[in-house]
Amino acid sequence: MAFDGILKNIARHADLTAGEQDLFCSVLQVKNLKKKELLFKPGKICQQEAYINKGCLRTFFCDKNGAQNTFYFGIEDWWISDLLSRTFKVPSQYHVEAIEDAQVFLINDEDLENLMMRIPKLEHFYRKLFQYSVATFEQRLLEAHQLSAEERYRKFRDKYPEFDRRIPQKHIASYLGMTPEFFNTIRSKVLKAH
Amino acid sequence: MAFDGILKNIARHADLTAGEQDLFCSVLQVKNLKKKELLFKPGKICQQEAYINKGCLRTFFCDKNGAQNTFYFGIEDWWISDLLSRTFKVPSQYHVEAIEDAQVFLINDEDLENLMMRIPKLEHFYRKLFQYSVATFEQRLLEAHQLSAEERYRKFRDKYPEFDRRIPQKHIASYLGMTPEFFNTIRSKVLKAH
DNA sequence: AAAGAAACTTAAGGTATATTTAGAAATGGG
DNA sequence: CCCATTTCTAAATATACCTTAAGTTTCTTT
Repeated sequence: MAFDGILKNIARHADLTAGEQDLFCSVLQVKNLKKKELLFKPGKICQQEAYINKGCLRTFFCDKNGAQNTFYFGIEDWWISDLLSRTFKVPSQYHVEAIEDAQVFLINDEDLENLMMRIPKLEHFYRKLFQYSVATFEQRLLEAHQLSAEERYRKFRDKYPEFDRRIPQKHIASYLGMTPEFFNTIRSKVLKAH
Repeated sequence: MAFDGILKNIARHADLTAGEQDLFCSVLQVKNLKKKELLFKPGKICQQEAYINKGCLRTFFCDKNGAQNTFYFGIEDWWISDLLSRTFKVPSQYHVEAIEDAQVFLINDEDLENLMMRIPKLEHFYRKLFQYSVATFEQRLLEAHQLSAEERYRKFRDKYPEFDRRIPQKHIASYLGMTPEFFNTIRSKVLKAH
């Protein structure tokens, strides 16, 4: 069935009944994206949470010089949204773009809040999901401060070998907080070391 | 009453009945800390969430060179914990230390999970709390990548004037990801600009 | 109040990373 | 399949930030 993946993802922390599963799936909206197409655009308040069923996406924003700053990737079975905008109800500053052709399932913020009220297990799930996210961001922030550019890349490679394969260098460079040129010299060096 | 502050904090997102409030308060453990005393130590799995009723604390860890790396501050009405350790059940790497004499209210992870099952509104509260945290960390990570040291300090000052007043420079320097010496030159420059 | 410890200040020299430029390789559209 | 565009590689120069070190002020303890 089409929604197998997302239901299995939720089942990690919440044991929904068949009826609850149906209810949940009934609010999902399927969206297909071509490579380079935008899922979310800056300017308005982000109203949706997205589950990636297929493909690869990235979140980035443009700084005052117009340069793109990527800070989030997502592939199959990941969740992606603009929590900053959704949480504080401020206009989004982010672009969410497909790096490969992709399929996502969207849930409106309002539907999600309603569902969580009706199904406490679902609120439990998202509480856990966000708790994990905080822990992960904390880790990333630490690494950004503590590690050299080369060390950051080595960790990234170990942790997300798939990202390293599927995502263009310039985006990885930005994600790791360095220029594409410098990233390239580091990468060549790391590859040679094998 | 002693628990006014924490109950008011929770009331921002969860409207607990008097009975639920009592139940919640019954699992709280009060702990007073002297300046420099540790609330959490590295080595074991963190089992508690803490609400700061009074005083100022910081979270830091020691890197391979033994240098302290501060990445989190908290004052009155803030929550503090080691989510990385608590969430993934891995030994903590963090010290949580009182910067000033402090009083915190502790909740055991197990009690908290039980309470959240019994009182869905409480799970709602922590879901919101963590959702805010993710958004905040996201913002910090962006600023760490995008902004120069001076810009980072200016933002910090604007956002947390109280931290700037109460916390020693070396800790702020570490939080902002720079050396105390460099921070000092920046700070003098920023102060002169007024 | 004195002595010691910790925190802050200032400056010189050094290093990791950024910027710029340029060309080569890969990719994609017609 | 070819041309246009994007991505990658490479090297030279520039700079933000670090390291070290020494002096000064502030805090802490007795």
